[in-house]
Amino acid sequence: MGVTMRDIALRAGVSVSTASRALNHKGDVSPDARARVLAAAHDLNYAANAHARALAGASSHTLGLIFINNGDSFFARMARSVTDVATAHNYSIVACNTNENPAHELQALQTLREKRVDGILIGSIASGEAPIRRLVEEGIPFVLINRFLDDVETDCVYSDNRNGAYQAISYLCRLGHRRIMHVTYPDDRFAVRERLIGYRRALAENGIPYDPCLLLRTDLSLPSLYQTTKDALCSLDLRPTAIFVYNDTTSTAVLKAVHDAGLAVPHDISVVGYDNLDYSAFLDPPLTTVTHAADEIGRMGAEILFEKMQWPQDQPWAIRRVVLQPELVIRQSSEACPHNRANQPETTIEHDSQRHAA
Amino acid sequence: MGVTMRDIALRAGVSVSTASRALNHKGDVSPDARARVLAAAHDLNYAANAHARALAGASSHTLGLIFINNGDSFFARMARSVTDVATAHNYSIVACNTNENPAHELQALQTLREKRVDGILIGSIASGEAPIRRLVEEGIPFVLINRFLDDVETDCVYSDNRNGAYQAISYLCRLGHRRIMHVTYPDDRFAVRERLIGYRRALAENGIPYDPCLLLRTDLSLPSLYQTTKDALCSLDLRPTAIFVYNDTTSTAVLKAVHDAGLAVPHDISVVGYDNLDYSAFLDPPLTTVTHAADEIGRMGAEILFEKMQWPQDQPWAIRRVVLQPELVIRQSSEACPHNRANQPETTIEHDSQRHAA
DNA sequence: TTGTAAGCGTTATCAG
DNA sequence: CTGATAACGCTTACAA
Repeated sequence: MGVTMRDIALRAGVSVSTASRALNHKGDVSPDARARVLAAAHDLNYAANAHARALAGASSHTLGLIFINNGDSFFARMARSVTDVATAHNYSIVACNTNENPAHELQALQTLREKRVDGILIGSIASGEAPIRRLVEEGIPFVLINRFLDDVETDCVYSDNRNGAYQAISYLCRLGHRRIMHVTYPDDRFAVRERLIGYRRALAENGIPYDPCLLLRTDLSLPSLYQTTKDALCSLDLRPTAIFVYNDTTSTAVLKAVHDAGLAVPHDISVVGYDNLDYSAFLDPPLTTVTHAADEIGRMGAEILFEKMQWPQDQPWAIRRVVLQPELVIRQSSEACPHNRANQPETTIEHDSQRHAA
Repeated sequence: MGVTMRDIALRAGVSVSTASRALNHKGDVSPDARARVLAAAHDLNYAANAHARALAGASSHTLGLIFINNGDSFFARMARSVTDVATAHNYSIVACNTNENPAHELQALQTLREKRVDGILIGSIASGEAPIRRLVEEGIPFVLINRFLDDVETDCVYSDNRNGAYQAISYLCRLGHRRIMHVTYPDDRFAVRERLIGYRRALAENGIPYDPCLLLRTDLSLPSLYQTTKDALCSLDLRPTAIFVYNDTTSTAVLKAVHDAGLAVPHDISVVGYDNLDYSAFLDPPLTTVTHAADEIGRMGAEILFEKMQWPQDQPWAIRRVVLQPELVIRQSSEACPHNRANQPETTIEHDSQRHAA
């Protein structure tokens, strides 16, 4: 069952090869024959068998996409821009999810090899460098998105999480804050590690010793993050005057935790998030945060991958390493440290409340 | 290039058919031969060619997934649960995005036909019923997720948006509200139409005439939604006492609009959202909203699809139509209508602030 | 410009 | 239990 090229060749009164040429706009086919073939294909509601096509030598016209969590809104936005670029190139996407599980990741890689995808966008590295190196050996084009590897020279597109965190903390230091809490997740997340590095570097540069008590690790649910933060605020003998939160979503819980601990943002405690989500400008107070473009990462990753796939085999390909710089967006959730307010006039700080509400 | 089954058969000293049987755990193969084949496959880092496999008669082990916007967080969560179910069945997902564009949708459908996917999960109907009917004719199993068609009997899993809106509005009416604004999007979104139906039905049942002035349509960006809402609140001669917003994300902008119009939530205006996102319980004030499970829709849709795909051809398949009922989650963003506060003691209303902050 | 024929890498049927 | 051998539906030399 299923209509094949034979059927349409028969109906059009031509051979299979002519039909193939006509359908693929390849080679010379008389306008007349082409018209008959196209008509037949249309009449029969023909859908070329992609498997046969790929097997016979054509490319699979498919990209693999591997994410640690395609349900996450940041990854979803990357997925979307990747999909858009792929669609524009007439490619389709095989989407895999690893849940940061090394076994799933290896399985995904194997599936994509079996499907003979033309290239892979990798947004998950749970099993270390080995699988990546194998990809290089096998000559399967790929681009790392939203992450990079220190010890493997690969194409990658990512946002500089270290610098984003660094900017946030430096800004808080300029406001006079010295006790800056960091509310974040366990270390197995790539971005968690990176932002922590930026956090510590900025502290160091400002002569602030790193205090492990101010590093709050929680699991990935808002309720427990809320509770952990509130408990910490109530129990610490030396309260922080600022909190740098892993991202904007979790900042909502932190804002409420501060509030419910009887403190005011930003008067008692400044809060800075990360991601600059759509709604962050509309929180109460509007959230100071770090902006970095998920769409850009996805789009550029996909575009570089296509470039690489189309690169002539005999030409040397120069590794592309794109680092997008995040930007601090200052809103009303942060202000000068209460202890220094006299020394540090608020007017030195540019506010940006209307940037997204205009 | 690429190691084939021939290579591993050669290395294992067996025929290709024996190799195939060993690799697929099909038919009887001597333990000895199987071991040699498996070892060879491992040594050579073999990846079976999925295209050859599909062409030779095996299924493609692939599902199609069509969404209007895979960057949207609600769809992303559906995608995730779909992916998880598929992975558990050892299936992979070809993800398509239509942007509600009929042409893209038809293209996606065609691509999936060409790829000979075993089934399709459809979360986009922009081109009407015709393509769906064709799918039925062609015998390609599919399940509609997050939507349904009135005039075609198809399997589908969706959340009852009408009822969700109905519950929200009925609740507001019980609180004495009679001027209830609905802030929403243009009508081309399926869920927009459905929720509007529920809104109007609840008004009608409570003897409240539908007032077009209270229906606010905006585009999909938060800043313009914010502005539109604020302008409306400032210009309407008869202000609403409650606002039912299309979803929680947009509710953030509405909360700020109310606030910036010099009004208080819920004292002057009650606000009710839709979706019950993670952070909705942490907004200020915590948002009354309607909860409906994206994960459930995705999971059940995928499971029904697998059931259908495995259904014996000769047995009749009874259409499955799963309607998930949303639930109202009452928090602090809503309270009795200011005009009736004397008649309607607040104590009759159950609050649920801790439900997600516990 | 067109047709013939040889693969592509599997699976499946059928003898041995 | 094993091995030829014929599909599967298409692309692509090559020949006409």
